[in-house]
Amino acid sequence: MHRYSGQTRILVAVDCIIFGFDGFDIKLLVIQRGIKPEKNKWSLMGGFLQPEESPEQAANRVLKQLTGLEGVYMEQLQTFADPHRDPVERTLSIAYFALIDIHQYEKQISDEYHAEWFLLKDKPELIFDHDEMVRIAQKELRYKAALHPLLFELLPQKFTIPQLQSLYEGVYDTVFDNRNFSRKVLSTGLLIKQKEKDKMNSKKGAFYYKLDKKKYKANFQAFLNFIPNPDKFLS
Amino acid sequence: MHRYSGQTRILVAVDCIIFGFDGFDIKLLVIQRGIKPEKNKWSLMGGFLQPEESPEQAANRVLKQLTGLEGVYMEQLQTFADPHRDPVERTLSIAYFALIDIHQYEKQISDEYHAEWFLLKDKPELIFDHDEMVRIAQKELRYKAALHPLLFELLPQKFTIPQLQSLYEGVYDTVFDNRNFSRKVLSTGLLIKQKEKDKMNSKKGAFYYKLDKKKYKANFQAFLNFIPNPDKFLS
DNA sequence: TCAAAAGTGTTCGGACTACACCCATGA
DNA sequence: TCATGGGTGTAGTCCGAACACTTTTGA
Repeated sequence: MHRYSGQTRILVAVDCIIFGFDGFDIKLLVIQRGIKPEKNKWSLMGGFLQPEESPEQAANRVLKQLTGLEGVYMEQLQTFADPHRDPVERTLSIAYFALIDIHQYEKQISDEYHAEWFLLKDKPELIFDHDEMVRIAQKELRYKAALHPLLFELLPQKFTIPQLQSLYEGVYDTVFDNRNFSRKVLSTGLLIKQKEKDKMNSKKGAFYYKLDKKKYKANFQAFLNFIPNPDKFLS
Repeated sequence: MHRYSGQTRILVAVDCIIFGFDGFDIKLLVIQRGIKPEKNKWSLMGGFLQPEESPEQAANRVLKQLTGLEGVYMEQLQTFADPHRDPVERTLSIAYFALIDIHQYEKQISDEYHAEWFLLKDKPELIFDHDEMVRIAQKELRYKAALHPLLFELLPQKFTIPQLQSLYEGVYDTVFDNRNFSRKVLSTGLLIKQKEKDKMNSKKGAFYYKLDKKKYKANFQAFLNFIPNPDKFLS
């Protein structure tokens, strides 16, 4: 086999920043690390890149191991490759961030990894540079969700507009005017109104909506404006 | 030395997508590859990641080797890691894109790498997945420049508003209304008017401007709106 | 004097914000 | 009947797009 000579090869991993939404707050899924070093400390779910595997495949494999879910929204965030980020041996990590409907996950409990959801704001300290990964992922989430209809990935099939608003308010840690919010969302034409109402959260009840998948895909790249004054939240 | 056992290590490279602007068109700097395979074919400038080097350092080293320039705008684009992207041996590439003032470069001619600027629209075919890298970098450039005052990195210290407009028109391959464009740019407050005019390109002459570096840094993350109807160009 | 590019003024329409107000319903 | 959250209506403001028009100057 031909090889490039005289060069150092490096261990490569993927790590997943997994966000979920429980109807009230944004949460992060982390595990208790099973291997040394830092055994039993909190960590992102990850794994080593295998010889015949693309990093996307690796990230999906890792996500499926932990949650049982496939076909989840996921994108490459950034590669972290500081020479000393892992004390055992130089390891490069390609970080991915994933958005999942937390209720889907709950059906698939696998306790093998001692996984736990934490409120994003009081997550434990993570090993290595995983805290930085989460920080950058959160920033990217805010950035992208301000422009693209990304956050629907975190909701169940049927959801109400007040739920959607809570989600946005969680991501941006603020409150929006509910009257303007619902109009703005509906004006995108991405939502299909259902006949039933959710009566859990109010007496009047709020109509359920479903996402119009076709329009969603077609318009995903379009610039929307879900949040007022994006400058305020993204700088 | 401790190591993670039973895992494969992979060769890691960085590749730089280097954009420049000559006053009329957007250009890409590529080299004629000096090593096998694909010797003498066109390629992005790149290099292997060294043992004690971060990928940012590697990208800056590679850029300096080729252009002699330091302190250039550069950001991590994406990591390409398909198992078969390099036929010799599995090689992961962390791609960076850089924006340089092409006239700065011309002062620093180093012919060691057989480098050449090509118009972006008629660049030669590149080796491996470098064409895809360029395509993604171009998309990212369009995306980011629509929101942030990025393209100033491509201009010399003193420039005119019509020059700036040509640059934007090159990036988006379109034409803008010059009257609205200049007002929009000036309204950002990022430009400082100079006393001299550029008389090369018109009889009346256009005033030179300099970038207000402080405001530029402070406002970089702010959402601006340099181009009308961004939807049209970014989907 | 005329052509050509730079730049200013003006108008129009649409989008966004703020907020008054109405609706539906369980307790 | 009243408190609570869901949702519609509307007025004011701002901003971007379009485009008529003025300015400057070399040929």
